[in-house]
Amino acid sequence: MKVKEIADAAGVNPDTVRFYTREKLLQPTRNPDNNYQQYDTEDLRRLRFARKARQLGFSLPEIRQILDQADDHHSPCPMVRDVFQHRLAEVEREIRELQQLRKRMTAALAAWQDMPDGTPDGHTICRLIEHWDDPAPCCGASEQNEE
Amino acid sequence: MKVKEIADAAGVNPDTVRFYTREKLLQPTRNPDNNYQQYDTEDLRRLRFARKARQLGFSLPEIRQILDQADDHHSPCPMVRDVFQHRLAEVEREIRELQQLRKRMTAALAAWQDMPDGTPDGHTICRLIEHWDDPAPCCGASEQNEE
DNA sequence: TAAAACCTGTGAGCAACTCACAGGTCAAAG
DNA sequence: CTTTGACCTGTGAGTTGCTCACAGGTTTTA
Repeated sequence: MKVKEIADAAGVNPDTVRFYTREKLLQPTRNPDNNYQQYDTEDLRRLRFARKARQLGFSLPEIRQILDQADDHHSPCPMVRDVFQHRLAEVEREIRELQQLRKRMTAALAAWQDMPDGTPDGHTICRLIEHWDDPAPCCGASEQNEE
Repeated sequence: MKVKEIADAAGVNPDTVRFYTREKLLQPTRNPDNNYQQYDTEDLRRLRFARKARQLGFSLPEIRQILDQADDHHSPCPMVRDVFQHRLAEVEREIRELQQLRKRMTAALAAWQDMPDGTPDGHTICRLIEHWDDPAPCCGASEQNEE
């Protein structure tokens, strides 16, 4: 298979295939006639696997690790379970953060209902934002930035 | 004020101040003696404003736009409200997506409970992932990538 | 035979910072 | 008075996972 063929077969952008190849997730051979990349069904399997794993939240380094383990005939599954647990926890953290944000946003929006649109006067820029109460980080461990 | 002073006053990294200055969100003058940046209370106000706006989900280009409007003595508030609505909708979309993802992940995790750890056999890499059911995009408008 | 569609590698762009580097400046301590 | 240490300067690179642009080579189609 050539780049576009495998890309179409997996439903991804050809540039993604090239990128994954650069990143050593795929290891095509070469057509000696024209130097084109040649992908086989194993590559297609890896590509599809990688895409599924991405949808599940695995990073490319993690995917490469899994693929390498599989190449060495070790079962990657225990590692998959492990990384997966971590990802799940992180997703849940992200959800909580976004819900916090939404809460702050809707509260701000409600507060803005009955605030007039002021013209900046040298003291304030837009009081909608300036007079908005800080989220007041209740239990964060960090000081000035999170994550 | 010098960089570190205004940074401390706003609770941000000095590099962030330098970055915002590069990005023209802040326009300090120069101390002719030593070529140091000199920030005044107006810059501090802008910096604090920018940070609050960031917490509310505004992007830097949006913030710059707001600040520019304020500089021109137009009330940026209507624009703020408008952009804000869009951001809120997007945050809610992100939350929904992440919740979907979490659902899929917990389902996958449960399904994996009683699947054996297979050693890759040339046909599968890790059936935990390969045999995981696709998210089945129900109502998406895009084809192969979202957003 | 010429245009269209594909291939090649490399480098840049996205967002919003953060960090590293190399060298200049300044305040307090010795 | 000098030395140390903390600060300042600008610029460039790194983060993540692609995506796009470019310039040139190849293959297929009309």
